[in-house]
Amino acid sequence: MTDAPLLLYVVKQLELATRARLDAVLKESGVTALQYTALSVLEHRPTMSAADLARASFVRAQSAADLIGALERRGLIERRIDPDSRRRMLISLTAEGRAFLDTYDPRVEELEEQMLADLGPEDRATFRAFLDTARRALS
Amino acid sequence: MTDAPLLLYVVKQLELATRARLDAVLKESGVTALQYTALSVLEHRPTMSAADLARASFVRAQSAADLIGALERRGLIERRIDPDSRRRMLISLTAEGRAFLDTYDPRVEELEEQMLADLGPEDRATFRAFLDTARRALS
DNA sequence: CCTATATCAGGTAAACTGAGATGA
DNA sequence: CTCATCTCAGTTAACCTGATATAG
Repeated sequence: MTDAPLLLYVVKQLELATRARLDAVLKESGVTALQYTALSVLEHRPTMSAADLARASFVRAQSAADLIGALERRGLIERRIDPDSRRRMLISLTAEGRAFLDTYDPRVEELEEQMLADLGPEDRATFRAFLDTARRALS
Repeated sequence: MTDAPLLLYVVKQLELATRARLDAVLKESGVTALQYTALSVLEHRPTMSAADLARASFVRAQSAADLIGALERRGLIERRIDPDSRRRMLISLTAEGRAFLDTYDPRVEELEEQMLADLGPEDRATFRAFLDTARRALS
């Protein structure tokens, strides 16, 4: 009854809080928090397939396809056939997609800063290491 | 390009990983990961209203009502009018709801243990403190 | 009168399952 | 032949907005 809640649950709470804030930042753009995170992934890993994105996000390929379709219709990403394997479609940011990130990345970084306001540089690095360790342990 | 990803994003990744695992554990029961977390909240805070749950979860009252309705139809929770305020409906676990948690809590704790396998007791406490600090900073 | 709570109606994003086509 | 990838179709859970009734 008075036990501390499972860390599983605390993680979920923090994710809910960040998503609510991210939705507020992105609301005017019409891009959802999930779509934005997908764009961010592409910013760091410029060429990946829908299947790669699905694996990175722990969802089915079909779910990832929904997301990619929405971003493609919006003109933020484009797909082309992988020259090395004609069954794969490589996803990349369009100029419009990069411009979108140029606009919103600073606002999202402000949100990140707010989340971490009470933690110093060393704590932040430790926090990141814990999150990575936990994620790897579940893979 | 080679920057470390935002912690916002790493948190989301960890939450996605835990949800995928939790869904797998709960699949046979027909209860979703989100519904399970709501039951867990009730285990620790036995009397709360739909509005309380919505606030704790950073969602609108209507979204919380969807969740509560599903759990009520399943017979895992019940609602009664708050004797102190006739407009509030207090939610509580039924005997069936408690039995459900008795069955699944150990399996979920196994999952928690797997997630934290590489962290010692001190690290776990620090991890929890970081998560709480970040969550509070966003409130 | 104002606010908080609950509820109803309707809409969307985002996951799921299942089935099928195709290239490596 | 098998496996990975992509695609199509349909379903569900879980959010959202907006409007309404009512109790404190």
